[in-house]
Amino acid sequence: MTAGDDEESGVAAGLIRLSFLVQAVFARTSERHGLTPVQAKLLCVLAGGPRGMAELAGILGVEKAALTGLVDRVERRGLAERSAVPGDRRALRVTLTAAGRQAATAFHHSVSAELDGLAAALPAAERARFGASLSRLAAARGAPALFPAAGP
Amino acid sequence: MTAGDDEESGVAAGLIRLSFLVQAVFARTSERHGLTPVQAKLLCVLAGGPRGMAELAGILGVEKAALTGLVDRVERRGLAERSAVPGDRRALRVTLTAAGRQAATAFHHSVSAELDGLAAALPAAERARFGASLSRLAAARGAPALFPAAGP
DNA sequence: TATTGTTATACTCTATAACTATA
DNA sequence: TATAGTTATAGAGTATAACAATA
Repeated sequence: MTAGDDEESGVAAGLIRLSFLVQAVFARTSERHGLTPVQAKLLCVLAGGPRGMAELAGILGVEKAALTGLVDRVERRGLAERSAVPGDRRALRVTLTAAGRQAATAFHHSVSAELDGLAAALPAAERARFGASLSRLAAARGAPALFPAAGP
Repeated sequence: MTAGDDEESGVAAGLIRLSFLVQAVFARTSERHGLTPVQAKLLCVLAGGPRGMAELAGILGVEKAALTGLVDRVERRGLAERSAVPGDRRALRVTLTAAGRQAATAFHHSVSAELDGLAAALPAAERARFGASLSRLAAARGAPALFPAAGP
């Protein structure tokens, strides 16, 4: 950051610029798949297996009341379903339908391809180091993967 | 990506994880400053100088009709103002008020500090390389800086 | 005709508070 | 009492379409 710079050049500024870029790619890809960004995120989380409402709210970082509406809308579109949890009559479990699984997988492939295309602007060696730093930073804050592997 | 991985580990997955992390920091910081994330972004853009409505819509990536409401709300809160453009009676120019300038600066300092704290999880040498890669990627797509320096 | 900006309308997303049912 | 989830309400953000005024 030498005197005379007329644009920010620190790591913080880079994080913000890249983050908005990635979010724009995510939003555009969601839209191409007929989903809102939050719906896409929800489907990807559910691809890792069924979840309770409160659990989902925690993962997505929204209040449980907001989650009610989110699940209503994906359910109305046939992408997910609420079902009872044996042993606790208060609780519900949200599961992807076959269409929801397909939508989640298709979206995930698309967004990954778009972002790999973005990263292709870096030479291979630099890209590898960059990816390692990304993982290290995300792990340091416990950021969850978007598309967790389904349980065994 | 060896067989047996049960979590994504490519660059695309890292970009998504980090991006959501940064957006969460951005949102939390906005809220602490009494702003929505879009309002914070708008104020930071305006810190670079006055802008027309259509120009702002382009920078923020929203339709001009949506921008009307965004500017209404920051104007109602005394953070920005619409004024006439001499020579074109259709056009308006949006300018930060003194309070808006102060809010933009304070927010920018806070969010930069938060993100520098995030990046502090990397050793200095790796952080420098990482920052360089961030800038290169953002520049490759023409991503604008959040907080552009005011014109000379 | 094209451009600048607003209005009208509808929908998604979100939070807070109050509620029901079950544990 | 505490937990799981919903309903009610309000507001922000967004898009599309139709409009007014000016260029």
